[in-house]
Amino acid sequence: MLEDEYQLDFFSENGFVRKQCSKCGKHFWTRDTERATCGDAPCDPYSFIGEPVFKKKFDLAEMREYYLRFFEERDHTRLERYPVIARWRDDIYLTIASIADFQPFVTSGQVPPPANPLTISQPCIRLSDLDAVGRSGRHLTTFEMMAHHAFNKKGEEIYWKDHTVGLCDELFNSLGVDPMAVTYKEEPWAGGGNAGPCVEALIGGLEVATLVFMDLQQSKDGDIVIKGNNYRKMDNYIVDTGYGLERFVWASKGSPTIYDAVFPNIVNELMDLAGIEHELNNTEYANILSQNARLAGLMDVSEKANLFELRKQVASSIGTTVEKLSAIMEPVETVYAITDHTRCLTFMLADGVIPSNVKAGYLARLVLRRTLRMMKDMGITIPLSDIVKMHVQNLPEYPEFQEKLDVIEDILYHEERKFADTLDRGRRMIQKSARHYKEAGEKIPLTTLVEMYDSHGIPPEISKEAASEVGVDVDLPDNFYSLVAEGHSKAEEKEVKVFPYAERVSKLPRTKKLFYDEPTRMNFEAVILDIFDNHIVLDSTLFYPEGGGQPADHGTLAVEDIVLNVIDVQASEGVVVHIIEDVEDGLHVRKGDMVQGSVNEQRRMSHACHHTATHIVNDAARKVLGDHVWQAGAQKFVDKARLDISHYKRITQEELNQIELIANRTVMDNQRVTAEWMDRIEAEKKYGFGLYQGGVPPGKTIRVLKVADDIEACGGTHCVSTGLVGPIKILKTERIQDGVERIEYAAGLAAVRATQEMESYLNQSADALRVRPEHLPSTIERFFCEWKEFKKENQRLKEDLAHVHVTQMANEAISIGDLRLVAAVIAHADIDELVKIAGELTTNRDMVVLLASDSSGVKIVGAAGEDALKAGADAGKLVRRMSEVVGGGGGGKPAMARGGGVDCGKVTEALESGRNLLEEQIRK
RNA sequence: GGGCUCGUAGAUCAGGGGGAGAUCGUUACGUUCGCAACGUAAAGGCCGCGGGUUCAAAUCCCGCCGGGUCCA
Repeated sequence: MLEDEYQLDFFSENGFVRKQCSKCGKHFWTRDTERATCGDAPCDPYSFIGEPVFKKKFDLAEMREYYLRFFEERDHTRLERYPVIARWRDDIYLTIASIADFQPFVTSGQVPPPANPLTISQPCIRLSDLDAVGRSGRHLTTFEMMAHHAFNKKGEEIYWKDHTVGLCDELFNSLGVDPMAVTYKEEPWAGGGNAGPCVEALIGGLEVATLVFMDLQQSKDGDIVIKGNNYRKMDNYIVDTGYGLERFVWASKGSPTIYDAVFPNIVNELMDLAGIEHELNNTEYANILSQNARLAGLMDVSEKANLFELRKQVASSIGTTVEKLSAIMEPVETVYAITDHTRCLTFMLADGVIPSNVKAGYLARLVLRRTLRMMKDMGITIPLSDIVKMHVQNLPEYPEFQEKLDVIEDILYHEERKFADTLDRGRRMIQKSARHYKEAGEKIPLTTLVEMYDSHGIPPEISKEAASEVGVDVDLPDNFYSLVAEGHSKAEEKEVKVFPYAERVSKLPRTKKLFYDEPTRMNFEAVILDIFDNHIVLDSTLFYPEGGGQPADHGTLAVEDIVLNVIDVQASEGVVVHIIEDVEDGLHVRKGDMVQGSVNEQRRMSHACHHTATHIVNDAARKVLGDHVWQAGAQKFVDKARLDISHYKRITQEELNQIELIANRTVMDNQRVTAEWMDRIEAEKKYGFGLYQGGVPPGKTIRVLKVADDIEACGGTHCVSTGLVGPIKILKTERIQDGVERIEYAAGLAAVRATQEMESYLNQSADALRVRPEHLPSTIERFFCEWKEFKKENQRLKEDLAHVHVTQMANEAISIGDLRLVAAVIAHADIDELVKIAGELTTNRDMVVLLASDSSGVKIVGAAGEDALKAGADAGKLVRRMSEVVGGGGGGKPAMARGGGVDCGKVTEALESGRNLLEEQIRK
């Protein structure tokens, strides 16, 4: 069945034959009738290294331009690249392919493509092969996927398989590729819920392009099975191609590794800094690298066993030992990886990823810390930002990088310091632990290493290093990271909140939303379309359903004299459902009834104020803190609202004041707030992805809201002009995650109330101290200092008092056996005083002291001198007995114990029983 | 989103229901022509904040605030 998919006219008309690979058994198309293998690794090794396959050498900029122009000349529209952080999607963090730019709405057919057909060179980031980067000679974390896409619909076909393969082949020809060297390998493709036939274009053992014909979508009852999943044909079918820009450049140069082809100058500079002689002119050296890349092309080197196997093969092919080879290769591979990782960071940071401990920010930090570790290993001591600067200069095609350089440097500076702090802390922790195990004569257990990494971020290698400094050995297993992963097993699936009546509601017509056209009207008439379980659906409504961080409107629905309270409003696929407060004997309204709706105006206006204020504060924050600020969430309430923004350090009080001032100035400018329904793609083109700060709304058209300088896709209700927001008062900031700051504020009357509340705190505090509010800071400062002094003085006095008591009480001691007992009640003394007195008295070795006081309950202290202890006295037991008498408990050490109870009347009795017990104790 | 950790003197940390400690740093004195080193002593603590349990909480429980970190 699938085989037919590949029987293209293009192949038959151009002398291609279909063959089966003698090694992997897969089918491929070639002009070379002699050919036996498919051309892909591992069936064919790289042959292009040292023998470029294009007639000319290209660098990145030249190759990208050549490709895009080639397709422009063949009726494709050139598109600007999208960011590497997928702002328009909520299912992935990073852009992983050019087609990701058009998912989900264009690929699903809901939204027309920005151009058709189109061509683009899309920077992508994939971190899945992190371990292979540098080692394999071909892996990169960041690459540009050059692509041409055609979005076809039934009856509206742009082009399909023949033309796609034809264009690809023509491109190769234009570059001077030997037609006999090109193979197209059949390799069905599936991913992200879609699938389809696909051919891989291979030259010289290198896969340079993948041509996917996406025409299937996953479906339970589909009749086509691929890799165990069922698929069915889609109405729209898409040409999804991917040409690796970096691989093209590599193929054009035939250099030993892709790294030497893509960013040779940075590789060379870092090699110098690491003290490595990276002389590709040296044939012996170049041969080692080439041989390594050739053989690495045949395997997955991210696994340690495979890497060792690779070393063995390369070593034997050039006649050396694995050890000698490793000594040469490891530093070189590390420098390659540093070069790659720093380019990845350049794209991430320039496109606005803020390093953090969650989400996309975590990925940035992962790469960043990996890079810092490798730099340390290589003895590269320049700041990370210097390397990133090299990349920015190396990529003049991206002028936006240059603009962001200041912020990038600042972020990197902060991150570098943070990591240094973490490592310092970790080193101390490990060494402490190591000393502990050294004393016990044991090795540091694996669980400790796992905890160090998992809870404190200390890489095991660093733990090992720090431990060996103390002289303790550590066993580091190969599967360390999978052991860590085990500890995290089975994260609980969170339940997705689904609207319970979605099915029933989906059969109803979409509700007409009156609140957009008439944001100030609060009363309306409508017809009931459906009623179920206290849920009412109308043909039109003024009630705003919960969404976009704005809570639902409340209010009433009335049919004649029946008035129903609306306590919640939800929307499901455009249908607004009003949820009614329980009424004892049923709702008494029917389908078809005409209702009078009335929205609670105060609630709505508070929400509107806070919603508009959110846009204003967001804009002010960006103006004060920088363009990297991005909304990460927001919620509005009646009395306040909050906004979460990405920012890489804490917001200072001055910055906060500045934000508040700018926000209020925007209010006073009193500009009109406008909303416009726009075509999604058109809006993206005009305003960029900043539109999606508040979330990505579905659908072909989106509501573009302009509040002063802030432009976002927003479905909320707003004030008609900024002036109506009223005052905006920032209440507090909070750091909810590393890299995400939460700003809480109130707007309108709520802001006035919040200010009044703050004022009342001030006034109450001032009243309590009998000063004017403006004197509070100095007065409180004085009070605090005095309080500390009094506390110290109090301490001293108690000690003095204890002295006085001591001399007096020592004289009053009674003899019990060889010991002396002091048993006394000291009125008004607190427990500390008793302890001091008892402590001092027992410097007399033969003394036993039992003291009690009756200030706020009974306090008891017992103590025994050294000789008394030897004689059998145990203050702990004495105090416990005495405390039981007064209805409490107590205990402590034989030398010193405390206790107490509630029954003040029995203090003397308690002392008596203490004395009796002591007599028993020393008799033994 | 899920998990793990930590907040004690200026710094680094120990203690982990019943007398708040160590090291470094600071200050003073001694030694020295002076410095370093050394010796002696002192100052320096809302034991993050708020509740709860208890006769008793730095210590146990709950909440909050502030850090750190791993994973998706």
